[in-house]
Amino acid sequence: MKDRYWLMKSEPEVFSFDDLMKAPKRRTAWEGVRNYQARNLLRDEFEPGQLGLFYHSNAEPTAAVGVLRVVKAAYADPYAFDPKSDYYDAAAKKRGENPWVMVDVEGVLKFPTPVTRPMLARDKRLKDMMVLRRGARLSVQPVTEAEFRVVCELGGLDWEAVQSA
DNA sequence: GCCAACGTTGGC
DNA sequence: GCCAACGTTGGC
Repeated sequence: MKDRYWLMKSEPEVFSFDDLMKAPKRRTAWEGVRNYQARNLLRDEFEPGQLGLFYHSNAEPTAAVGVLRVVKAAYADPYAFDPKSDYYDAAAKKRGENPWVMVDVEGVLKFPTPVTRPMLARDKRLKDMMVLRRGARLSVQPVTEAEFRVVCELGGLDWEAVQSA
């Protein structure tokens, strides 16, 4: 497995970290990514075993709230072809080709302290973090190992605990 | 609720 | 292929 770390955004009104922890086996499919850059990351870079930050966007507070793990590599996102879904892609269906993929993730640990956006922004070690850049709308983002460790620390989880979870 | 940033669409 | 218009994201 390639050692990579991710940040995955979700609006808690739609799907929160607690929802993930309550799901059967703490697992869910990460459906609905409809951006090609994010799609490429899911399809080409995501591997089972990799860890990520679960980030609440459009939220009060906006924060990294827990750690997740990729448990299944990318496969076709069936919601793209489902007219009843919010993530329906009529044009793709018409073409008969589904460009969209999803991965499965599982909840690992919730941060004892949610790492709010101001906390992230205040920490010098995170100054290059993509999510902090203006207009960084990508819903699936790469995070460096150093950044990932810092966020875990700020959230009150030590590295050992995350590693062994 | 506002609006800046970004991605996509579509007219030419 | 350019680029203006539009829709969406998401912080504030």
